Amino acid sequence: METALQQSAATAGGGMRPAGAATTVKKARQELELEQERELRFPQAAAAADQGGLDEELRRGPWTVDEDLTLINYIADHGEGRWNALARAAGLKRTGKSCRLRWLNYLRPDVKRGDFTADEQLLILDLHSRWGNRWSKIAAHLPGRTDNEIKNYWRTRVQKHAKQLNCDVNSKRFKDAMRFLWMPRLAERAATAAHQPQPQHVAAACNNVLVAAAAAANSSSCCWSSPRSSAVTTAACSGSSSCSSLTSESAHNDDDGARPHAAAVLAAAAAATGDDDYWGAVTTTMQQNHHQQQQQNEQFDFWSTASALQHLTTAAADQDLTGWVQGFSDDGILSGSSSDSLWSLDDIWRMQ
DNA sequence: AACCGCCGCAACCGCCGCTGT
DNA sequence: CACAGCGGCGGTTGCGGCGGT
Repeated sequence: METALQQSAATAGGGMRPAGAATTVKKARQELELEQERELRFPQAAAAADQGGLDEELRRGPWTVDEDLTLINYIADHGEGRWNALARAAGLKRTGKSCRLRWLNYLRPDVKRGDFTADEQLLILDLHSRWGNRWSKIAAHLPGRTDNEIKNYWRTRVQKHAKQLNCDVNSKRFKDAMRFLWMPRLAERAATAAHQPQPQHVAAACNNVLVAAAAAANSSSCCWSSPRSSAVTTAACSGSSSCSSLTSESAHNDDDGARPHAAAVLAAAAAATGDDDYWGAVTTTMQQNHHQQQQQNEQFDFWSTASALQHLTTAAADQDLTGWVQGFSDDGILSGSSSDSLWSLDDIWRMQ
């Protein structure tokens, strides 16, 4: 096994080798230590794993370090693709699918591990509200994150919150809860965490969150519609760069016709350009608006607006949530003081 | 310390669409 | 055009770790 590592390390220096292979070798070396520890602790399991090489049966279940190294070395030398052929050529007793999955979700050098940041969570929530369970599409906008990881995040964290609120994750009520409470708070959390200029895609997502929250608050279909919602929208539109590009056409589309509909502009942009180009459209819109803002010598402070809107949306939402959360036990909601806990004690008291 | 239940994650499964023959 | 093989995607499952009792 060490031979494989040495070979891998030796070839890392030159030749046609995918970028980041050296990092992968380092990771594999760390895993080797873990594997050796496992072998000491579970000698029978290790022996069973070795048995896999004796027959021609396809192996299943957890990957061993040997298999990982084999796959890493092979891909380092020959590149990805043709997974079934790759599995055979590399001598792996695995299906091509299994190899592909192992590489993409775990062994790939640029795979980012660890908790999702507030930025990433915000992006996931926003993109999921737009695309649904299109995990791979969502993952494409989170560098280093895999569709599997995002899917797991959604199924564990997000659905857990839905369960806490005693509603279905696909219900309008929970979606509104995300828009009004969770996402603005994530935006605020991201702002305080970073406190610096955000990457464009994150800024676009945050902006979108706030505009959508305002639009939802202003919509008659929103289950939390409230007298304060117009104030929310006003706040969003006065602060949001997207709103400055509102067209008369989108205004006509509004039910009340009194105020341009920010979300409609984004939706129109998405519809006009095709869904895949949504972010391009949003980015372009933001760039244009930023330019306009500069011309007007008005420096738009997105993050302070985010914070201000968060208070407004929370207040608007809280007003109409009376009764909804009644019956929640403190155990269910408040036990988790983890970073991803949704509802504060304050929320509960105000909502009662 | 032992047991139990829950949670998170890695891996598998089945389906679907694409491509080559 | 039909078929087979393959890759990609979303849903599901099983296992290990961890916290509570």
